[in-house]
Amino acid sequence: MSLDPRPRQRRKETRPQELLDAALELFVEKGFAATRSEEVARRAGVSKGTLYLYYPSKEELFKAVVRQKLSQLIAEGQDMVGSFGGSTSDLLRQLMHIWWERFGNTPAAGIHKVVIAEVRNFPELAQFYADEVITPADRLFSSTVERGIARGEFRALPVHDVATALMAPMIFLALHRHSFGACPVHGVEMDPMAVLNTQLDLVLRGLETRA
Amino acid sequence: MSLDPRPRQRRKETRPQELLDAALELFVEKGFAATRSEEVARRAGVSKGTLYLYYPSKEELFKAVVRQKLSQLIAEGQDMVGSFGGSTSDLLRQLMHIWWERFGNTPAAGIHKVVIAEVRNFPELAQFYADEVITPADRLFSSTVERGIARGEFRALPVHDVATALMAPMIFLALHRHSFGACPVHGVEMDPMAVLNTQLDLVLRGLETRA
Amino acid sequence: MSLDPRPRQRRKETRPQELLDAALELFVEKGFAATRSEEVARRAGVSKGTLYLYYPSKEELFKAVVRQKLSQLIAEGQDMVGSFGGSTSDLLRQLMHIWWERFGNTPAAGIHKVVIAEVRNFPELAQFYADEVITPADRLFSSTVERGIARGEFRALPVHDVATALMAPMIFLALHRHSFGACPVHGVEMDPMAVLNTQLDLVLRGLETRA
Amino acid sequence: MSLDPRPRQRRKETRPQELLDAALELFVEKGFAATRSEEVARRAGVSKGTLYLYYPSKEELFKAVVRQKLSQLIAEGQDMVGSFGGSTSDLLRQLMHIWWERFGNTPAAGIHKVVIAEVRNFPELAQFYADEVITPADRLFSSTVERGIARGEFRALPVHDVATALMAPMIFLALHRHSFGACPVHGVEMDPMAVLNTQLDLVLRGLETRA
DNA sequence: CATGAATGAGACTTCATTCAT
DNA sequence: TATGAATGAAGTCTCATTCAT
Repeated sequence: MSLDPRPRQRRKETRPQELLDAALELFVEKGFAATRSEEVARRAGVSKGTLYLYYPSKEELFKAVVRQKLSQLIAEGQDMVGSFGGSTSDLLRQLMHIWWERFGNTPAAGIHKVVIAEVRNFPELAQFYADEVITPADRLFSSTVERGIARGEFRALPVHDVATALMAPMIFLALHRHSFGACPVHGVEMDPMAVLNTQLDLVLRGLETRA
Repeated sequence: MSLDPRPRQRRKETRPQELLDAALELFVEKGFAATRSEEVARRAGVSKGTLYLYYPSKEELFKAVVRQKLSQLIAEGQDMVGSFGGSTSDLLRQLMHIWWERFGNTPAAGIHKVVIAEVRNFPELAQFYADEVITPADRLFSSTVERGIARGEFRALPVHDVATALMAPMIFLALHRHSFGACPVHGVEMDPMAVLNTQLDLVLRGLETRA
Repeated sequence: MSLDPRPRQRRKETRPQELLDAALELFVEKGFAATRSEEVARRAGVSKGTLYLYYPSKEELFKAVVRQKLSQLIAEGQDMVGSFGGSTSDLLRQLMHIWWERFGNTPAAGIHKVVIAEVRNFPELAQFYADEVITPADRLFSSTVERGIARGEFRALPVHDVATALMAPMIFLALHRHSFGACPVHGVEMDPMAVLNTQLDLVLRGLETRA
Repeated sequence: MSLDPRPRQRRKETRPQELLDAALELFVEKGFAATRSEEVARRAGVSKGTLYLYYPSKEELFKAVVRQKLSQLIAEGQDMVGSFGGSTSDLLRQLMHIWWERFGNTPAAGIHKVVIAEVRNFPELAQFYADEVITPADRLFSSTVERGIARGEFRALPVHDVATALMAPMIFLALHRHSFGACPVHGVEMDPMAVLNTQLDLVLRGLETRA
């Protein structure tokens, strides 16, 4: 009965990556609930059943995407902070550029949009994402601010609040990029790097201990 | 047999308001797609059919919520800016407090979360929301920054980027409040007013023309 | 878009009965797992969605069938035993005839087949059916045997074992009727009433205290 | 690299047996439709593909199980009846004990449960099982009853009905063992041998020609 | 002979919307 | 106006069977 014309390809090695890539794209595009597992499969070039061979549920697929696309990235950032030699202002500037290049400007950032929108409907994902992404990211920026204070470069302000204020615009821009930025809408254009530079200049001026 | 103490006549007039309130709550809680029209109706104390008597589709209901809950608010902010007498730093501080009290800290802010998450699935809502909310909000902050520059209080920086940098943390916090803030998740607590004050202090220090 | 030609019938009162009847037929015919909820609906003349309006899941539908078709029947049998005036041998004969007419020879008996076959796959149904049907049926026959012994009509044998021996052929025949009896198979015909009469004669002869 | 101590050659010959054993267990446990072919394979220690190498479909696998586990058994019973020397009452008692030990109390009896439950969904199996199991089993008991009548030990009752009445409780108990008996359910315990002895005593008393 | 990756029909259940009353 | 019964498209996940290796 099966007239399937194309040869079934057997590629256990590369399948997970292809599925993860397709899933990322679609989750970002449609959101978690609105992404149909069949479409993930089709976009990865396999059948519905194959997807479930690798990931037992849509929720697990999502977690796998988070792990591969986000967790890793943050760990790398943390490494950079540990080994950086220059001033903390420069470190923050560099952190921000890298962040934008490797995260804000890639599909990965769209995941955050999805999580923000749908955690309340999928409580299990909430703690997972908090542990896997939010807490580590927080630590990354907090430890950087602490470094600045410890080295006498920054004023002694509440570390966590400053860290949040630093991250906020980056996340805001990433969200924007994956919502309105992806729609053909007039009047909402913005230049992310310009905004980020402007805001970092402002904040650094505010942070630095005056001569 | 009718034990309902509320006179029937009075009800009719308040129906739309009750429906809008219920819809706002639920859209914020669940998102647009995940909100079931039946639950909106039930929470407003009417039947499913009645909801459709007032709003011909879920999408129209959503637009009505936006119009009533957001557009108005921004207009009021614009009025305040026009009539404010003090320094622009004080104006921004006041703007921020009011914004948090009347928007960031109310369900209304949750709507933004919903829009960010689902615009791409409901393209018609994109332009509507951009025109109705984003552009006016932008104008509100841009004009305030311009005022500061015009009065010599602020340095002459790119107005629009500064405005975005000012709004970003507020929006970030509002989104957070309606996503992780509403989940029983550990490790992601933050004090919005402290963050906002910290960030505004930093930015104002960076904005002000040095003596 | 809906071209539905037939007028939607609104019959909240009679729907549950129609659904229960259709469900009984199909469960008996196909078994629990193999019965598709859509077919239950179709056979009751409604759409798939309507079924779920009345019963929230296939499992609940099944329980409702059991309650309506079995539990009631056993209760009526119990009443009869309580008010019967004649000899216990006659009571058993009557019980058996009624049982066959009102249960063994009706679709209701097929339910037992289904339960026997599928309890192990649906553990929740096991206790439900044990409490709702098996235990009461046991009580019905045990109390009758006890009556015979108490009145000196029967020898003092282990009550519960005798009760089981009495029920066994009835149940066996009912199962047979709904499995092979419903298939066009040669060589397995049997006349239930003849078997039951033969077996009851044998057992009563064995039970009775010899003159 | 191969740590498998079993020589490969030996395996090949025992494969079918291992598959049949695994299939029996699972069919009894889950039923025919609910048994997944992959699990049969896994329990037999081979891959899914290998199963299909030996049996072209689940249905053929099932038939093979019936042939090996049931047909043989009945043939042996028939032999015993032919060569038995004592009274027919003793023969029946012995038959019953052997039946319970070698069939009722083994997984094989569970097959009958499966067939009863699912014949209607797999019509081809109906005639197969009738020819292979039901008719021979019937003959086994009928011929025994005939022997008793021919030797003047039993009253001249309808042979086939008596045979059915004799088998019924055994089958009933076997079914029970593999359904409720396998579930952790309260209130449905019974002692099979006690029931069988009780019923056989009753029936033999009824069968025997009074002195 | 043996493997296990791949397929896709099919099952249960949800929910926006309609419409008879 | 108001109700809520009814519809049916759509979505997640399962599993018998096939086939490239």
